[in-house]
Amino acid sequence: MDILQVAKRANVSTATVSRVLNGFPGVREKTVARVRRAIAEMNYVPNPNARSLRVGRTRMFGLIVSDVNNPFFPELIDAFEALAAAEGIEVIFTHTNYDPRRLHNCIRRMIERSVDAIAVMTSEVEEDSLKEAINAGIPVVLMNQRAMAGKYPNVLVEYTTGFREALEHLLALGHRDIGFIAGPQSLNSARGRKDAFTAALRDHGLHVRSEWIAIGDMRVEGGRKAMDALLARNPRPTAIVASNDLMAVGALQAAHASRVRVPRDLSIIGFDDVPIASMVHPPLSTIRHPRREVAARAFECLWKIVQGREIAVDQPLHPHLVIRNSTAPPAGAKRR
Amino acid sequence: MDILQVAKRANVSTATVSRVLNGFPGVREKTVARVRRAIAEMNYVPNPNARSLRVGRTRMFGLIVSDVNNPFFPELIDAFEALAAAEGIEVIFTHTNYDPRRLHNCIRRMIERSVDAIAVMTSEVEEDSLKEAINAGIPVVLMNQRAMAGKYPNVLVEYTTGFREALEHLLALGHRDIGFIAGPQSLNSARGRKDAFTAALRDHGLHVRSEWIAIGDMRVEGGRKAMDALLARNPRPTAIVASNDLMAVGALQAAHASRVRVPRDLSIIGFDDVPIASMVHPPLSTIRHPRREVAARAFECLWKIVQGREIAVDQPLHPHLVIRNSTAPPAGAKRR
DNA sequence: CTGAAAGCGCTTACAG
DNA sequence: CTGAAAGCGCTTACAG
Repeated sequence: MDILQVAKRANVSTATVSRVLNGFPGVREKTVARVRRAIAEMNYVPNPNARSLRVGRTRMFGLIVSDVNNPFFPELIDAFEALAAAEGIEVIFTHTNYDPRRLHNCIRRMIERSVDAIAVMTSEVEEDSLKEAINAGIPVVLMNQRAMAGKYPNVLVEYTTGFREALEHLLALGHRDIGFIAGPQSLNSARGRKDAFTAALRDHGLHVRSEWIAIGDMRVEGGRKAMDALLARNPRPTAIVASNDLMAVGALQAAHASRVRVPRDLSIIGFDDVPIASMVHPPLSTIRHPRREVAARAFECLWKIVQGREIAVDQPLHPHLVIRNSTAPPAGAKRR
Repeated sequence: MDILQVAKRANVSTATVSRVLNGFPGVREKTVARVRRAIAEMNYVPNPNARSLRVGRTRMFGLIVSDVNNPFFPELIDAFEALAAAEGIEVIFTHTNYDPRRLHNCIRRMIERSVDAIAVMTSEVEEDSLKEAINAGIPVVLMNQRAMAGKYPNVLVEYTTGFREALEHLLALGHRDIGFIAGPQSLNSARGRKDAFTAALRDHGLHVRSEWIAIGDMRVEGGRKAMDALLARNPRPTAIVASNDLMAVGALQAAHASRVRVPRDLSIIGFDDVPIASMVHPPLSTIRHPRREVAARAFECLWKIVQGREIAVDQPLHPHLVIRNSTAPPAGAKRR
């Protein structure tokens, strides 16, 4: 009964100490001062378990991502965590390692810890796992799961905007022959990116040549192989857009290995703008995924729900092109 | 009183349910089965707050790192978290962003959450903050804080081994003129790396030329500038060792920019082996920091302390050279 | 403005 | 092998 000790020392009841602790109004200023002094003198820290047990809330949020080792996520985690800390919320986080079965397990762990809310920021989401959270009364927010946009709060990212900007940049440079490195089409997010790219292409009246689309595993290795395949085509595209930066880096390596100079012989554009994008040579032009904003939206959404406030339907976020040095006019072409 | 519901349904007391839940021996098998069924039927999940309040332990560990965005850390976090999960421990983690004052704040938060133990895996540690944890009765483990090696459990990493291997590799290639890109000497860890390098150099009877040592900020930008400074020297070193990979990447960029070919004109070796090290062109030879092992040692140490078991004084861990493509014999030299 | 007291959901000696 | 009951440290109607 540690609050009791404080109460004794300050000559008040535990109720009053509690009121001071929680900043409730209507405590005499002198009393507040006395209690504060006692707290300070005793170096008292309230027991969060006792509080949570009473109040039924833990002030902990869960954050589930696909993979900590993927450079896409640290910034998102960082942003989410900072926002949470500012509200006195602790976040426990886990990752699925891209395995849907592990999502189940992650959510289970969150429920067992009785977090107040969960942000599921994975690229793939299996609905059954979410239901478990909902059944346990824990609100959930997702990242860009269009299939479940109506049923669960969802932070949407409009990939098309980014691809359109990339395309317009390439067109302005004079490119017409544009290839694409897609991710595994079994993955929602990879499919979404490919669809957005082909949509943007079609909007500009360009033909989608299936032999200029290669598929990689979303990692550097896959980008390398996909690029090798693309370089073997005849005719070849003069520019390549990859569905993520890791594959763009792989593409760059494959180009190097084949003595194809980037951007002189071939332009490359990535997606995400992870830190490595600017560290390779040449620094990659890429489409910046607004992941800090995604984290912010996700947190705010949960925070509102937890507080019982209305949640507005947000406008989607837009990725934007960042131009660096991996793009140039096609060899021997003039700018239009 | 949720355990009560289970108890009623199973026709036992809450004590028995609790025993089953915690796998205590000495419950009749039939009773166990009955209780388990009731638990399953009711989809019952114990309240961790109530348990923690009673038992005085939360089964949560704190993990404090310098910076999530630094590619050095995700692997460490991942490894620590996996080990913890295997023991049913949840980890809450925060980062100091290299600011010692934030360490104080991080530890404070951990205390408020009453974690059972804290791993402080930052490059810099300020002892006052640690004392607060100790006073709160929370065990702590550090990463490579030689200054406090006697006072706090500490996972040591013997940098010298790594530098010695790097040096021997360069010597074998025929290099004699070896430069170094150090980090800010106000930082413990940077100082440690520089000392280890010069020690290794001296062990091989090589002279440490101060004009071949440049200082960077441990980030890409700093590596670039340091390399520019080194390239301006006359004579120039034929090989450069950097105190971390980010600076090695910067050095690589500066070399590119100055049309110095790596490894033909200049060899570069990094430190840490973060993912980007193998993604740049040419892939960096680097000294691999055993951070998964560090995480494992740290977790095991805390786990033992928490269980009241003896902690042995561990042998230090050793980083080892990973040879890739950024090293070659010096221009015009023969292998010895 | 303040206090007495119930109760959140568990675990754990203690008793049988 | 099992149960009755105390108590972990808070918060919060309720009463004054």
